[in-house]
Amino acid sequence: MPTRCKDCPLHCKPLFQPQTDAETTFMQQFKRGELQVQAGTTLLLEGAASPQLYTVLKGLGLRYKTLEEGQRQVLNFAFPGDLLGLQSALMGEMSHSAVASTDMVLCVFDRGGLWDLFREQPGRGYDLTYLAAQEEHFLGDALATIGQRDALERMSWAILKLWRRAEALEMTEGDSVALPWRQQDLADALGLSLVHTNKTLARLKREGVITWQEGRLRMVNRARLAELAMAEDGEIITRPLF
Amino acid sequence: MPTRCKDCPLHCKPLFQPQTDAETTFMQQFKRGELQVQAGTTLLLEGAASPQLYTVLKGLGLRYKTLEEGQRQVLNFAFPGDLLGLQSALMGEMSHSAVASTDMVLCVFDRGGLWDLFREQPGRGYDLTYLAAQEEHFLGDALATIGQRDALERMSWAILKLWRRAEALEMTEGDSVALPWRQQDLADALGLSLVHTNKTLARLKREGVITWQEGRLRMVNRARLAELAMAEDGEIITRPLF
DNA sequence: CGTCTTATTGACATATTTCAACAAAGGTGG
DNA sequence: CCACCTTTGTTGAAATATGTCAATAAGACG
Repeated sequence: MPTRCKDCPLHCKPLFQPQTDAETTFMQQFKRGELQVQAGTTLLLEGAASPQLYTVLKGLGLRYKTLEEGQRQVLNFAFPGDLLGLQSALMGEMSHSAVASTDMVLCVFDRGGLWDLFREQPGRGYDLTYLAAQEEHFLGDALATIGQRDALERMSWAILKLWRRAEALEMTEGDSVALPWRQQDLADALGLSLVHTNKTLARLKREGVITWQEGRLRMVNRARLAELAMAEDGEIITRPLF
Repeated sequence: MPTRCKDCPLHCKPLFQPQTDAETTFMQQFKRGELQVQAGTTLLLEGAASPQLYTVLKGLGLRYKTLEEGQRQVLNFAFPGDLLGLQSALMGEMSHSAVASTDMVLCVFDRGGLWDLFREQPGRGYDLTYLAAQEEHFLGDALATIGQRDALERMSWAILKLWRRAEALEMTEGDSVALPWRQQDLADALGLSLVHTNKTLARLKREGVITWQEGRLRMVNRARLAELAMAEDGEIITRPLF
């Protein structure tokens, strides 16, 4: 039996803004069901018109674009609470693909109901715009990092982003967190070769900043990581949960 | 005297979707006035809470982020019809800056009215989300290009994007268009050094693909450029004009 | 026991950056 | 009108970060 929106396990996480009862009720009737998928499943395909809009309920994934010559650019990593498929819902087709990196559970919404949502729940429409703008913000940061910084700085930035995200979702256990991604995923996210990614990661370990073994990232010297990442490491900015 | 929305010179351009009379009327009363600025003027500043939302009416600009060590990443180039300041309106502060590259005229909207807009004109709210999602789409493409491709391909991609944009706004004259940006702007957009940008541009000229002198870009071999850019060069995708 | 995936490491190749110098154009003040 | 300065573009040579190639190791799995 699917999770009811009022029992959603994500609301209580520090990452999300509170929701009114009216909103939760509306989301409940807007929700079509739940989708359970295995690790490795393609959730969305670039160019395809996905009929559905998803919110990640459990598990981790990633979004990527594939270029003509087979290269892959990872755009970002998908965590619980992330919305997938908004572009398709709005523009008719996806500009990127998405894949499950672990087993996942997704809330399914019908894209056809989007128009009603804007009409009947302007606050929810506003929130959708907010989420799109926040994604734009993130991609701008990523672009600046990849366009302007060297491998060690890029890697530190990405790891700090992952860590802070996991922390805001209470997925961390002490100074470590389980993450399913391979070095190849990191390499494709950072615009680096696999070999250079490995060597850069090795350097971060050697210098006592982090460790990352058997799918578990461990924060050894967070201050140093933040310094290398040149990113703020202060309060989490909350966002609406859709 | 400011341009009235129903006389807006942009509606007739092929880039934009038609607007209903009701929408135009609403935008007219939502519009606060017009801002005229000289080339070089900073329109928005990263981190600042701009009280206003702008639409470019005339002229060209660019959006950028500045990193700690003074490096600059150009996120994109602003053309007529582009919305500036949405992030600040939604999230309280800008994640990037914007500057006028030529003299510009901007329509000014009050960010405080945004909430009313979502309530009273759900279609306009939907359009705002669409625009934010489209910007996200663009940044994803840019990230993939900069992360995965070499200098010649990046440059070709950027030039084709600029050309197609100008074309959709009927700014081109035959096979050429006037563009105000310097090689340094291109370099900062593509994540390349100024020197390498210059040499890459020289190569495109030498091979008879384009010329770019005295602020005027000329398309010499568009098919070849599109091939290098590995980007679609078909129909323009229209978007709402805000 | 093979086969696959992932991680690791060294040697070498190369794209891009950095440094440095110069040229052309425009503005400004004497 | 001329000297001077700033901005922008151009070019060559040297330095370096990153990519590519190749080989090995370790674990998972049938």
